[in-house]
Amino acid sequence: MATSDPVYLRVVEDIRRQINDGSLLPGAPIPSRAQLTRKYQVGETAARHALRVLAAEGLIIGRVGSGHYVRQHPDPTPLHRWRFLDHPAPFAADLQSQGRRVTWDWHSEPTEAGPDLARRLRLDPSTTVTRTHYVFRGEGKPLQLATSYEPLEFAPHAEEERRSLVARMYTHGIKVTEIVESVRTRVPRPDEIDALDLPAGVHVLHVERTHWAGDRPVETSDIVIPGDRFRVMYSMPL
Amino acid sequence: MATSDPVYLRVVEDIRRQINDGSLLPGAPIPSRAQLTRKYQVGETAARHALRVLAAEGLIIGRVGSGHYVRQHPDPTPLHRWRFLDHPAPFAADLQSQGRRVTWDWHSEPTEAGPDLARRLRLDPSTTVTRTHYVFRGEGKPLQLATSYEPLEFAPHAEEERRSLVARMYTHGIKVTEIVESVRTRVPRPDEIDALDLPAGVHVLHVERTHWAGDRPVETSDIVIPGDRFRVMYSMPL
DNA sequence: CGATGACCCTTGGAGCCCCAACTTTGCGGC
DNA sequence: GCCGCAAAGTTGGGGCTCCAAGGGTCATCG
Repeated sequence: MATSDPVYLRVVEDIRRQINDGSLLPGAPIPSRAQLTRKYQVGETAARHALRVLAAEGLIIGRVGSGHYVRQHPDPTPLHRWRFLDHPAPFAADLQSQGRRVTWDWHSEPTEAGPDLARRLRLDPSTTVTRTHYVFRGEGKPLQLATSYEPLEFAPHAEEERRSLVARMYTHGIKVTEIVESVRTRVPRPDEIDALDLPAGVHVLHVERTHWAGDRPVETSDIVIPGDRFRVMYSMPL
Repeated sequence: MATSDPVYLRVVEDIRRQINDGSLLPGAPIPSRAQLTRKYQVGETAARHALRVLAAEGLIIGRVGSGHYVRQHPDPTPLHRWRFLDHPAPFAADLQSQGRRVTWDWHSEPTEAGPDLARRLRLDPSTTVTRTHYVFRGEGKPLQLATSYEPLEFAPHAEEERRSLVARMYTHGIKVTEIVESVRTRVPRPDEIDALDLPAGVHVLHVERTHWAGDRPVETSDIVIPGDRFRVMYSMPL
């Protein structure tokens, strides 16, 4: 609005508006850096920064050598967007930085991928994958239950030090490019009631997360968080 | 790890590690751009970009004229961080861009701030505020129920076109600097069951969101989302 | 007709610079 | 001992440039 605020914001707001009101449909190309500098009469830095901001918001995606395109979301009802840091260390790190201790149990086992898992990991059903259970505890009470599935070839060795999924994939020459998460609340299963020590009537937040390397899924996990116990809090710097 | 990947990532990862393992406690200063270039032997651009990435992740916060500092989260259990776009248009825009129609009802009324609201908006109890109800409908079924509270002086006029909160505040000379959200799941209240047409036994996701302008809250809202109906989906570009 | 390669464009990393606005610090004077 | 002011340091906006890696297109050659 005001002519005083950053010029890159003018570009961001104009493109965002076009995406929001449907002038730019999913898949449509965004003008390149060079074109933006001409169109909006701004420097290359401002044009570049505008594209970076829009990409960080998840509205557009950049493809090297090709251009930026309006992003299409895989699900019909994306309500809002969020962000986990890493898997699973950061959760613990968050708490630790506040002087609280967090511990976790985990164990791996080979298992057969059912039809649902096969769909999520794009495998044939009855292929063997590795299932790893994690239980996070903060001062005794379980806070989070996670079950991770990976194709056998990527599974962590028993002796291997605990390393993040992204770091482990890296040693296989695989670069994780995207994380897709889908969230819903639901009634807990009996084993979850047991593992999380849930009182009667409490629902859970269920996150289904998949790590992608290009167009290939390399890990998928179910994260279950008790509805009564957690309290997500996020301050977003504007 | 590998010496081939971007140098700014070396800086990001090293600082992130220090924050995660507690070497850098909340409030601790991060080296300045000039110091980072010397310490990591990188250019100014890389140092600057590293700080921007860490700030975007919410791990650090920059204060003009002073420096960057490790951010402390207001709540003891931040499980993950997320991000809404705007209020409330983007949700509708997301759906519209996929060719689905979304409508909303809304109405405003003056009301007295109870003790809870007074705490959230930092007002005296019994001050009058404006309460605005929003109901979002996607193809008939209600998808989201929001109740927003603002001090009277900021309330939108009846004639005023629908504009985002951030834009409205701007005309009052107020710049929204931060959005704080706290989320939990809970049993719906009777009026919510009614408004959202909830089947028996379905829980809701309750988001308490506050817009801040500096150290002053300018709006607070309760957003209620049916646990069975929604499906958050977010792909995070890495 | 089909394959191959050259050429142009685009992204993303990286470097360096200038400047306004703001904070912090320390010095000098009262 | 305290106040005020100037100098130094810091962020954040903006500009310009170079380059590697990769996508697209089109013409040329077999």
